[in-house]
Amino acid sequence: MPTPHYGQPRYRVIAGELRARIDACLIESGSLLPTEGALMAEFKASRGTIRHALALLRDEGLIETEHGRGTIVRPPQNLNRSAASEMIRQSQKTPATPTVAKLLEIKPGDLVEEEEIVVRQSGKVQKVIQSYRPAE
Amino acid sequence: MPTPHYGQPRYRVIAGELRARIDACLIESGSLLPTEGALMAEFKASRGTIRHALALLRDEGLIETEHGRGTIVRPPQNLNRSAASEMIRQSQKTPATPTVAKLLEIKPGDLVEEEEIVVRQSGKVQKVIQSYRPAE
DNA sequence: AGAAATTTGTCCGTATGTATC
DNA sequence: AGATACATACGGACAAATTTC
Repeated sequence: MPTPHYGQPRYRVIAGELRARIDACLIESGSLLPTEGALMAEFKASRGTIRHALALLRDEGLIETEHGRGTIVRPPQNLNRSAASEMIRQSQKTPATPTVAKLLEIKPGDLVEEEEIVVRQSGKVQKVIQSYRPAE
Repeated sequence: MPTPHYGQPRYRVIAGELRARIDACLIESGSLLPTEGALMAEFKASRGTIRHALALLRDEGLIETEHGRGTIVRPPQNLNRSAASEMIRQSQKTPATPTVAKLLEIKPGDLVEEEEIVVRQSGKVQKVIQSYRPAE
């Protein structure tokens, strides 16, 4: 079988599925997640892919892994699970709007470096952030 | 050869070496890092190990990778050392631009809550940040 | 414009090391 | 000591984005 990764890569899909289970409290916090071997069997994925998925959740602070013991679901901790929201960032050069140009003390239409961040939470766009700096 | 990882694992050693080069400005910021292939040859490590090392630096915000292009050294972050930066913030309701409307899945012109932050440093405007949320 | 080469991204299988039970 | 589970490392294959010719 080839390796077509249409849409989302598998490790992200798997992470999403596990995240959903944790959010839905199908896995009690503090208890152990299925072992990597079990997840390999369930998702029919290689160990590397499973570990990649777990790494995402670990970076989000959702889980914690202990060598030789297993992976546990971290207690909710803080309500502002900032990392649990997904941010998509992109930057590009774009002409300055009049408002931005005035603030940056340049001419409208001059190129500026724009950074755009889209914040999603449970699939829904919560916020759009656009920042502008003078281009080099 | 077996896979003994005495002391530090190799991916961390490699990351350390690259970090040192970046800190010492042996690699100009903005320029491309050696390709993964080149690093494999230099450190005689597999691609996975090299990528593991790069992932560490990426998480530290030291480097940035672009699909098909390569990995660049990020310009030194804002050391938020200079307390001399001043931020002026204001918020208001304003009609959504087409771009923002599309992202928020509303109609262009619909009112959104805008927050604007102007960052000044030694009197000069460095950055303009505009963020948009759906209005209540 | 289009084809080829380059470079990073994803995925798999296997083997071995190390920590915990 | 043995079994279990995570950690590190290798190698190969194909996909996708970018650059080069």
